Amino acid sequence: MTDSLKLPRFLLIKQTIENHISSGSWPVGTRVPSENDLAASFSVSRMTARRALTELDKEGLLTRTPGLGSFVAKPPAVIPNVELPNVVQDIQNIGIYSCRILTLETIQADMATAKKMRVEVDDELYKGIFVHLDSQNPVQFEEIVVNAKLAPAFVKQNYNKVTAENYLNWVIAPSHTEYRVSAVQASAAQRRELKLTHDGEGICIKVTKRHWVQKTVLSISTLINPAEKFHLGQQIQ
Amino acid sequence: MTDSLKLPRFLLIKQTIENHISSGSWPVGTRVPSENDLAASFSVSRMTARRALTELDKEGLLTRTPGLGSFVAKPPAVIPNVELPNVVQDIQNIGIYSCRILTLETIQADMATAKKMRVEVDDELYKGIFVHLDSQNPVQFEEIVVNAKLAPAFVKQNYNKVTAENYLNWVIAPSHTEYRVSAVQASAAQRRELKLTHDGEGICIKVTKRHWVQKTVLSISTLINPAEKFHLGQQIQ
DNA sequence: CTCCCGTAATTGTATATACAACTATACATT
DNA sequence: AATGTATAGTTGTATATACAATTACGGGAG
Repeated sequence: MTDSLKLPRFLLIKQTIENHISSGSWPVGTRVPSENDLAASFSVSRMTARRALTELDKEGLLTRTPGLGSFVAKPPAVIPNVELPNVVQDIQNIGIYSCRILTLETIQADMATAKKMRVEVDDELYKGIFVHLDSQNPVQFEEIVVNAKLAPAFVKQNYNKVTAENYLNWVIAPSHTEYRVSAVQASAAQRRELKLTHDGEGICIKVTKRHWVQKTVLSISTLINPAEKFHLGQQIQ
Repeated sequence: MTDSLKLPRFLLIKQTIENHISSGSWPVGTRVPSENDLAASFSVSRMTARRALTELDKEGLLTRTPGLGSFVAKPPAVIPNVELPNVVQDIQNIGIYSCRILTLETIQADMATAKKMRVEVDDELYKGIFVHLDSQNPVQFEEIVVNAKLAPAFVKQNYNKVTAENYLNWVIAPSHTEYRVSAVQASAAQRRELKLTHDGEGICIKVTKRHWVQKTVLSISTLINPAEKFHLGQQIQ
């Protein structure tokens, strides 16, 4: 016997339709049987057939319009997007992580920073500068500015095992994050800290993130990654 | 009067719950009223209250377990991913696009290329090198290698308005694409073509894509973008 | 021929009901 | 004290029904 005895009927209907679509026998634009048709052919009530169709609609496989019927939907265009790697987490998984704290202090917002952080000038902020190392080799330079009101305990935290950014994600989950990825030449200080001594080295990928909590800015962090050791997406070989 | 007369009741219930969640008055883990509770307090049938809860469940705002109840769900970890901009399309939308063809020829696969393209050595490939311009200003350097068997008409195409990549997307929709984003120093030829004459210029973001059609490689394209004009994600200001 | 209207078909909203499956708790038995 | 049982509450599945809103189509009036 099949497992049809335990399989809910609306799921059986869904799978039947999904199979017709994925096999190509119902190409895009095909009209699928109406709720009443399905109810009759599967010997279920209209509400059960309806559930199969509405769920397939919400999943994007069908488009339903009153008076017309249900139709196989055009699959969405593939949006090429790339995941941002979490360098520190990668090290903690497969390497030996440590962290050098260059700066961890309270500052007052200057005009440019106040604007980006959406606070008033002279408002209290925390500033941290870190170098993340894998087996004593520096791999990432991090600079972070935090809204002091939202994370009062920020400067008292121990950052040997937890990143500043991860600490904030734990304490205050950001509701939204903006990203910007660009390429820059490392500054003198960054070159020194990242040990980019050779000529020709120094090209870095800069990742800037602004974390929001509702309508206020929690933090802005800037990550500087030497291009030799850092990339987005898979290796192509 | 409000618009409550036209607003479906299940939507009213949904919005009420959403407001409790987004305002913070029902934090993560809070148990929300049961189907019967909602049915009673909103004077609707259980099925209507149920619809509100099940939809919020599928949208990820609630977690429902039989016998226990419905609870405010933990918001999903934000997956930091960035869209790859389509430079040519952006120019065509808001600028004046043109294209210089540096190379457009048939070649035979050498060992390294054959490996990446998943073809045999000496198999026929097409190679194209383009410079994309906005108002005569070069903004992107493109190099593409195409499997000749899959796109025999590739070299005969006119690439003044359509990118090589877009042409391939039209003729043969790739089923899967791999990406890699890194930062490099432009080569001498690239500096010349992109008019990166000043000292200090020359840092570029390199985007490599490999398009697959089922189990065969359709093309590998490499885009070189001057960092000054190119970034991923939004501007943060 | 054109416009208007009725009708059938389809999806959307809503109710009332029934039973199944699962969970935690309280209570009774051993 | 540990175990088993009954029960109430919750979500999951399913049915039968009613009416509303939208669409296409056909037929009749002008």
